[in-house]
Amino acid sequence: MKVSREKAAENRQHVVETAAKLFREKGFDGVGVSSLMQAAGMTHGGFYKQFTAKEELIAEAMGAAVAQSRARLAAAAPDDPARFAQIVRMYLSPAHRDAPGEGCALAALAAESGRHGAGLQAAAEAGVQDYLDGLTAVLGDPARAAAVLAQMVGALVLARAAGQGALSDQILAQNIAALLEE
Amino acid sequence: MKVSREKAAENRQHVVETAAKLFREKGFDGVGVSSLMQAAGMTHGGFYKQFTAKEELIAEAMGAAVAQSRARLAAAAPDDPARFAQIVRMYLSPAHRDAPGEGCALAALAAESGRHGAGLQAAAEAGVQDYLDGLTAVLGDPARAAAVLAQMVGALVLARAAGQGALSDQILAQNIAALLEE
DNA sequence: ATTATCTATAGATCTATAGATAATGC
DNA sequence: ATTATCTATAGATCTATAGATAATGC
Repeated sequence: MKVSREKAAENRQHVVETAAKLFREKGFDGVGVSSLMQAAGMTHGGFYKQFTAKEELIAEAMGAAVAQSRARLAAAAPDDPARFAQIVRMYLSPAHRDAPGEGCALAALAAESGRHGAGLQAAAEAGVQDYLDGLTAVLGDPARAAAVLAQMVGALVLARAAGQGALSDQILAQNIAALLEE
Repeated sequence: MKVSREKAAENRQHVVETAAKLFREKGFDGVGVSSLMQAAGMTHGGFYKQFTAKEELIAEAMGAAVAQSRARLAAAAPDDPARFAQIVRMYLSPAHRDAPGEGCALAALAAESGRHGAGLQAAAEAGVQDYLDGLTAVLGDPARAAAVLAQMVGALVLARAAGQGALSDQILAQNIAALLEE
């Protein structure tokens, strides 16, 4: 049942990416090691050969979720002169609201990041800084980036909390309008 | 060991308020029925005479946390002509960031509200509407209230995710400035 | 007689470990 | 020989229930 060193590293990465998705959907405490490994196609005993503890995976999965969701935003409309508007419309779309597993790691997990170990806290802080750097590159103003990121993350969190009906749609639309009229 | 009907209702309310605090600090999945009842000064067996299941408490505690944190904001500087500025400074203060158990229910719990039952979902949606109504009364403009609430909640979530150091303080300060300069 | 609370426990689930298995890599 | 994975299980914790206890409220 042993696999090559290369395949083992691949398997480990697959566990991290599976966790990055499931944690965003169900929270860090909502996914057990056993069901996670089953979702990744392995038995849960093997987990502890790859990670010292669940906390280690939590920190790594947070980093992977940030990297993946930031890369998706960074790939949006790279040469469009109205790039910022495209980013805002994508971020505050009903599609993003309804697919947290593939979406922004900050909106899904930032509120939980103070409730676990130092590794997660560090990954979350680095993730916030990464998002701020990315937005500053688009907007040219770090202070404006901090305000815009806060509004985008907050609007998505509120829209998810408001369900998927009229109130939720309205929160998305009002925030898109406010962000683009300035 | 029995108590009066009145005292029993008081005990039940005390459990809800203890939960409203602990859930904001540790998340819905971070507090067990046993440790919760111990924190409330009772044994965990008694819980199921007061609630049909943990899910029922979760929904009620979310409602209580919203009511409490909204009331605290509503009591701020009621007759001050610069009332909005006072609210923003209080909401985005390091003190609020560092005391989630007594703070805004949306910043602490909204991101988790889609991960539990229909009762929590309904309480979260009502909580968002309550906050929007309260801010609309201050600002006079519902669309502006939606944008301002999103920015306030997002800034607090990001500041908590960024730890309690310079980056976190900067996020708070930059968002206060952006909210008050408009 | 009713019922709020407590003690004790059932049954499920969670994190983590021990030891067996079998293929890789020197 | 090393090691990636699997099977099996230990020990802790979690939600929920059953039955006993004792004070309330008719």
